[in-house]
Amino acid sequence: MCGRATLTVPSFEELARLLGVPYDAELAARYRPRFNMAPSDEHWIVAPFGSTARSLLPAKWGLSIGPKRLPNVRGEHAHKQLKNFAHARCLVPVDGFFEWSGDKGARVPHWFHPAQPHSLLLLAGVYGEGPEGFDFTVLTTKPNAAVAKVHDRMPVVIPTELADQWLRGDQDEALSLVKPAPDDLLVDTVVSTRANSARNDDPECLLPPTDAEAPRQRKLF
DNA sequence: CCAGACGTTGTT
DNA sequence: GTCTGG
DNA sequence: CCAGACGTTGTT
DNA sequence: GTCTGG
Repeated sequence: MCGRATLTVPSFEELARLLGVPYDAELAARYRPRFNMAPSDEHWIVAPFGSTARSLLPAKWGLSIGPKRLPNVRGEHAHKQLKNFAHARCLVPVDGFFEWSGDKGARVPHWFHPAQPHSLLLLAGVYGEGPEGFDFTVLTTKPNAAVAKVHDRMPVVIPTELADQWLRGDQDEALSLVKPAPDDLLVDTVVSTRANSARNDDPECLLPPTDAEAPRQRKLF
């Protein structure tokens, strides 16, 4: 669940503006819009850092715990099973995520995203810091009605106005935000199987499937 | 006390 | 960061 | 998450 | 079947 995401905002400057964080020209060089971001990729997290209320920091998707990297952790158990929960919460800015339907070998990607283009989703994350910098995991929860049609888990989405509650609230305040998103938050768009391979990371990943590649979706009448 | 662990996903 | 095991 | 790989030998 | 890479 939530093993692929998008952040298509064209520029780092616009991303900083949307997030309400200071624009850092040095970090901007590391930014590129993402149409098919995968675990192990460099991404970005928002977290309280140093004396700054909110910083936008580069971080690798996949929290190192022992020898493993975890793209996701169940939100329901994070407070018990991930002992740094109370001390390393973060937000993961995306503007969509993928889930797959269909049989193995014929997977059909669904892009779940806000109706408004470039409207951000703030995913609930937990981050750590290792020898090679920051890394993070995305917390999951039960799906809302839209996502339930495809899968049985979805990422925890934090409402913009409650971002500080997630980042700076106590554990109970933060835990109360671990729940499915409202049913009307996301649009389910079936897209090209080009998105199946993480080697493809371009706007074509978000186009509708061609008839040739999606015979199962084709309407017969 | 210190050392070491700390987990999810989908699929059958 | 914090809990468990030795 | 899905796709793709999954290996050895000796020689430079 | 399982692990790695993207």
